[in-house]
Formats: sequence, C-alpha cells, structure tokens
Amino acid sequence: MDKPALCRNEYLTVGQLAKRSGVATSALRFYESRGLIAAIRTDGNQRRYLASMLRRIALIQVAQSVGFTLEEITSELSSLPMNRNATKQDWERVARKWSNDLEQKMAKIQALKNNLTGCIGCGCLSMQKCHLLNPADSLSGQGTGPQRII
Amino acid sequence: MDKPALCRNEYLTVGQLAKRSGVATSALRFYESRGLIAAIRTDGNQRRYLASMLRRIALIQVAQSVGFTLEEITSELSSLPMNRNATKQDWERVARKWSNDLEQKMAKIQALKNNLTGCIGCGCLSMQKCHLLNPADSLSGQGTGPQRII
DNA sequence: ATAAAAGTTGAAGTTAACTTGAAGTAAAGC
DNA sequence: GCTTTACTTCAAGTTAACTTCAACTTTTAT
Repeated sequence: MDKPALCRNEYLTVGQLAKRSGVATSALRFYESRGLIAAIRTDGNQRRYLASMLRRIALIQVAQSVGFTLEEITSELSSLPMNRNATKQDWERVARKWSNDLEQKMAKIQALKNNLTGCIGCGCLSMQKCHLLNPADSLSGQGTGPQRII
Repeated sequence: MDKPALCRNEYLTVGQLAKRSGVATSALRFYESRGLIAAIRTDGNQRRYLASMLRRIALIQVAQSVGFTLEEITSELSSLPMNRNATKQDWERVARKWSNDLEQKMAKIQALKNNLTGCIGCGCLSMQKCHLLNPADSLSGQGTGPQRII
C-alpha cells in the first residue's frame, strides 16, 4: 500500500477533465504551465487530477469571463491547495483575498447599468456626476502625472 | 458660415481626448480602425472629436474591464450615434440591448461570491448544487455534443 | 499480442488588443 | 516666418491566452 493506485475511479485523466470541465486538453496543459492547476503523474508520465480540480477550473472559467486575467486568478487562488482537497479554512482565505476585487467588478457593472438607465431618466445630462465613468477626466486638471482609469 | 470652424473649444484633438480619457492616442486610432469610435477631419486631415466621445470611451473602458471584448462592445454601442450627441431614445436602445448581458455578468460575479462564501458556511460540500459553476459537468452525460460553459 | 485511442513534449502558429517606429504633414507659439 | 509640438499613415513588434502540429509513448480494448 505504498503508492496510490491511480485507478480511473479515483483520479481523472486530462481527457476526462477536459470533457467534464468543457476546457480543451491543450488549455489544461497551458494552465498547468502557468501554475493555475496541477496534476500528479502515473508511472508512465501521464497526468492524473483530483476531482476537486473540476471546481478550481470552474472558478477559473467564471473569473475569466468577468475580466480577470489568468495571472490575477493565479494570485486569487494561491491559497487553495492543489495536492489535497481544500478545507473550510482554505476557502475562507480565498474568499477574504478575493472579495475586494469581486466587489470592484460588481461596482463597475453597476456603474455601467446606472449610467445607461440613469441617462434615460435624466436626458443624458448626468455624465459629469459619475466618478466611476470619468475618473481620468476629473484628474485632468492635476498636472501631467499618470492618468488613473477607474 | 459653410463649414464649422473646428476650433479647439468645440472639438477635441486626439491628444486632448487621450489625455482626458486616459487612453493612448495609438489606442484611440486603433479603436477607430475597429469602428468603436469616430472622428471628423480638419482640412489638414487631422482628427477632431465631439466631447461626447469622452463618455463613449469611458463606457468602452469599463465594459472592457468586466470582460466584454471590443467586438461585443461595438455591438452593444451600435445604436449610439457618433456624429451627433445621443438622445434619450438612443440611450434607451443601448440600455435595452445591453441589460441582458450586464445582468449575466452580474450573475457570474454573484455566483463566484456565493460559491466562495457559501463554501465557508457549508464546508465545501455544496459544489454539486451550483449550476453556474459546473454547467459543463452537468451536461457531460448528454452525448458528445459541444459542452456549454455558462 | 497487437491495434487503436489517448497521452507526452516542444515548437510554431493564431487572435485580440494594442504599442512602437519611421517618414512625413499640420498647427501653434513666438 | 520659423521652430516646435502635435498630428498622419502604414508596417512591424508585443503580450496574453490559447491551438495546432509532429514525433513519440502509454493505456485500453479486442
């Protein structure tokens, strides 16, 4: 009982993971090369994944779709272990680390919505008031320093 | 009085627009090449922008930051005129067209947050329940067709 | 035992979204 | 009027996020 058996019921092959996650095997290998996911290897050098990797990949997919880069996601997920199932404490750390950035994304979408619908009500005169939508403009009087965008 | 004067108070040069929007002139020219923004030309072939372009660019920036591609943004903004100031009706069309996609982005972020914080409460056992986070997995029994991701 | 299916690496190609550079033209300040 | 600053186009280069290909190995199925 020294080595785990790596049988097909305990671990997922890259093909199985691809099929169940909807992410191409080439993308999964690419993610591994960037440190986003990890696998153990069989004696024949093939990758085998814990089922918990499915969830990690789902998070990666959703995060990407709302504008996080893979680098940002790597950072957000850095406290989630990949070689064992995550504990409640692991998830707490992730939630704490990520929540600010998620709030900011939310705020941006809300600003977009407000700006569109608010404009309907006011006849498009309120643009000057929205700090979220023109922060660079509001800084334009402050010398030639770097212009901040949201 | 045949031609408008294009004086510096009525129109913005590309440099002024860049400074006030925080977007590089090279990016502004690129946006124009992709149909995202437009300009009129002086007799000397230089671009001049309506001030309303500032708002359009602000919207482009925010939309990009929450994961919309330039192509998607072009489509969402297609009913916003670029050669004149937008009317209330113009903005209504944009809001109507865009709102579904904005809601979806919101839902994705909310799903991320719920999944992280919900996990804290339940000890990470609820993943199976979240349709948003594993839609491909839930489709994996349905033959070999394309796997949908959110 | 053997063939087919699935997996491996490394290098090169692709698309989106820009930036940089070169060579020249227009506009603004004195 | 002249110089400086800002603008013009077009081509080529860059980075992120992948995909495709070739040549080869492992695993699975019969």
